[in-house]
Amino acid sequence: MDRLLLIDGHSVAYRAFFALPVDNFSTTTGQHTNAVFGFTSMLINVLRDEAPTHVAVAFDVSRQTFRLEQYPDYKGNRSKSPQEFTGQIPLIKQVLDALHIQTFEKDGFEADDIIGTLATQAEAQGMEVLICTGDRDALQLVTDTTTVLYPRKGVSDLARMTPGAVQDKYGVAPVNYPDIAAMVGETSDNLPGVPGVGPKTAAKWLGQFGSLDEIIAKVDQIPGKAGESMRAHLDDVIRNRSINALIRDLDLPAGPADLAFTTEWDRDAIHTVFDALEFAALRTRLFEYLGGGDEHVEGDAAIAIDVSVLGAGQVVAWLDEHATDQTAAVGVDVTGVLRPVGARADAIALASAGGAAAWIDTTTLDASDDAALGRWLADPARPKVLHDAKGQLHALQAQGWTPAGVRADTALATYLVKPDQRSYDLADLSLRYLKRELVVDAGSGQLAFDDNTAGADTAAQRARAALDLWAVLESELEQQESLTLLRDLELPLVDVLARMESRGIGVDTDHLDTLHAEFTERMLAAAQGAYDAIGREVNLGSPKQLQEVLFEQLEMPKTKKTKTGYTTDAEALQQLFVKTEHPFLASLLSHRDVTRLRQTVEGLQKTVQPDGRIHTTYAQTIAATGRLSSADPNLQNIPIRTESGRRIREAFCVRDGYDLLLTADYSQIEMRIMAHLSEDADLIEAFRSGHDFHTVMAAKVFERDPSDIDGGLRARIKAMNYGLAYGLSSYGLSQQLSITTGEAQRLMDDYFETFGGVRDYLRSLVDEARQTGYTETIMGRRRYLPDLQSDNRQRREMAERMALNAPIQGSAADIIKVAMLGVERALGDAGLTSRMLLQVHDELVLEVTEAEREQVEALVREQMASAAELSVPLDVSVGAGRTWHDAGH
DNA sequence: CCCACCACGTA
DNA sequence: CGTACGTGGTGGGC
Repeated sequence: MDRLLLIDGHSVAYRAFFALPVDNFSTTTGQHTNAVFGFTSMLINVLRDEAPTHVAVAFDVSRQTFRLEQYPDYKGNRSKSPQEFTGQIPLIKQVLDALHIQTFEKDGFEADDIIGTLATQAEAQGMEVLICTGDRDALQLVTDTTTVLYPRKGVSDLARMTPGAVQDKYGVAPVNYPDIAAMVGETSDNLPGVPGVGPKTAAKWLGQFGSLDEIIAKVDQIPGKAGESMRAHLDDVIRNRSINALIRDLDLPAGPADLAFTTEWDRDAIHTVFDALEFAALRTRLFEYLGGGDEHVEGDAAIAIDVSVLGAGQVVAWLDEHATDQTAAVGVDVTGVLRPVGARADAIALASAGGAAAWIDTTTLDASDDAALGRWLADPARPKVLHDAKGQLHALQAQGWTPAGVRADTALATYLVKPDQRSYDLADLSLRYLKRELVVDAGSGQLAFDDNTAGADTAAQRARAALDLWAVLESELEQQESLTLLRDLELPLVDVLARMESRGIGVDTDHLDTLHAEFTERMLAAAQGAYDAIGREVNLGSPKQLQEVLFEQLEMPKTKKTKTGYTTDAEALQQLFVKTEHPFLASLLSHRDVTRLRQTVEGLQKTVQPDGRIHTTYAQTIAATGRLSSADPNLQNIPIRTESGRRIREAFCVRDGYDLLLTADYSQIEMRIMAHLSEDADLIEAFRSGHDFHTVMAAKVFERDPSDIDGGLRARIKAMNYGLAYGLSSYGLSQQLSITTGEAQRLMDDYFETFGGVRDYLRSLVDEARQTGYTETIMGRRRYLPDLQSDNRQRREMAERMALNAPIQGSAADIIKVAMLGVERALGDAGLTSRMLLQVHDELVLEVTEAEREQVEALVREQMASAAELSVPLDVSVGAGRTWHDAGH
């Protein structure tokens, strides 16, 4: 049967424009090509996967359409498309020309109308129709033979919107989609919907009344707030419905039958266009999928992975042939369960530098395979490259292997290049750096019929992508002089973190249960107290309901504004309590506190593993400053400030043959870094004096003897000291100390007059970052801050505070990471059984045996203190006890 | 069912 | 109107 593919050119290109970072897609002449690239990439995929016999692409001509005449605000919220985008549309048309794909556009109408018309004609002629667009209005065209391919995210993931899929997603048949849209509204077209009516309500009404016309006719019968709202906005709905109906009978210069698609292209034209766009990899893909090779294409961009699925007895030979070169790394990808507990490696994919790829099902290994693979994995002289190695290390270890020789982790490498990124997904990075798409599901090919090898192709592609990514990233890292940071710090740390995660920390579950019961009781009492005080029950966890109680029922003075109302945070409630002394507030505050504690306990209870321990997972590529983060559960935010909170720390305890928990933390490490980097003589002296730091600092600022510094003066300087590295403002300082901004400003002035070196240093940090574009820690970790150049004051000032903070927080992170490597190595070298369990930014937690206690304490002190050579000593304080609470100091 | 927002714990 | 995180609840509706 004939299949017509219709593409909404603008819509797809626009998606591509925002999905792909413009920085990574431009030609040597400066022409942006991200939209062209994304469009072409998607086009090739669809041509390959859907094999259409006929193809056309429709474009919008201008914004002037009949819809705009009807509704002057139509798409009125859209800012003018950026020039970087519009300039790419002619290039897309060139690509289409070269491929002999016909394009349509018609004055006064949108691409959607052209598509509606062609789809209608094609259906009448018995053709199957595929519509590729990011515009949901096209959903009204869906039938049993017409499918919309809707980009879900980016340009590589298309949702097939069949009648069933539309029904599932929107609860109505495709023909009724515009009815829903008319009621719900369409923000992207600036068509306001009925407030309070979402897709669910709209679908419900359609089900009840049968059609939009019936809903409108019987609108008076609709009950409730939503019904009222609907009546008030009926005109909008009627207008929306008339605007979102697509035209299906335009007069076009060609019909479906004229759009036959063949691969008999003008190859010279394709080369000319792709040369100009510098699309080497994409050209290769195009010829591979459609033309089957082309002698003019350079080979190195072509990645055809031929995976050998290794059966029993074949592993040894493959490794011998492809993985013995000590200078060429092998890409490795492990699939399975990649967690600290219950890990399992189901399969291992290998990609050799020579281009060979293998896939090994771990359950089919015979004894000699297993041994050979284990030897190869454990051999530090067989270099390996992985992406996000830690979880994979857990899996390999669970199979009894002890992997070594990891030369690079491409997730870590990318993190050092762009630490502000939130995710380092391999598929995204592959597209971005290699211009290569990772096919998620290799549904075709010789492997498809064999279920046991499902995923082999995908895994092999990942292994290869990691290997090839490393080649790109290694030179980037070299350029920014961060190779050492990766090789000597982050990479070795992966192993240490994996060990800490699998060790976990012992938990006294009985104690947790006791706390839970106690907190529950206190929570219920506080809730009752709050209800009694206002004479009714509300949800105390709902800021919205609390606002109603506080500001309407009790008519209390308004607090600071938030986006959606007035804050009910603890600080504001406390202030209200001082003003009103209303008992509701006291109960509410105590309810908040104890609910929070109860939640924390509950969260911990849920994560205790069968071994009676909690195993957190450390993230090494999340915090832009270089810190670690901890999740599932987060053990870096266990309460310590309040007495009740500290009792939760009593639940973390020694078990399983150890006698003590030992904590060791750096005191004032950030201020020490500041002293070192600023070279401020007075600050350095304050640390060398060995007396109470904040008191000495206060004595200097206020020009008094330390013995004349009272608690108030000390507190002021302490707040100053802590706030410095955050870019504290006089306003913020005044808030914290409950003083006027004038007083706060004077305090800051006095402080900086005394510590001029600190002031100069902080200024130079921002100045230098503005010039170079990035900040740097003592170990050369960079953070790029483009917003320092922003025209937007808020963004710029935010970036300035980040520029102040990043080198200081980041250097502290560097130092404790060095210390962790040192502690782990020293414990191992000394053959001790005591071991490191947790890191909490400036603190390490270990479990030790009584016999090793002194030795471990000395060793930890030594390693932590010598982790960096600063102009002031790195002071370490140590405590020990049966629980984390007792070990604190 | 997902997402934004609020609130709050740590360094 | 101070940096860096993760978690859990509510409430609204991409």
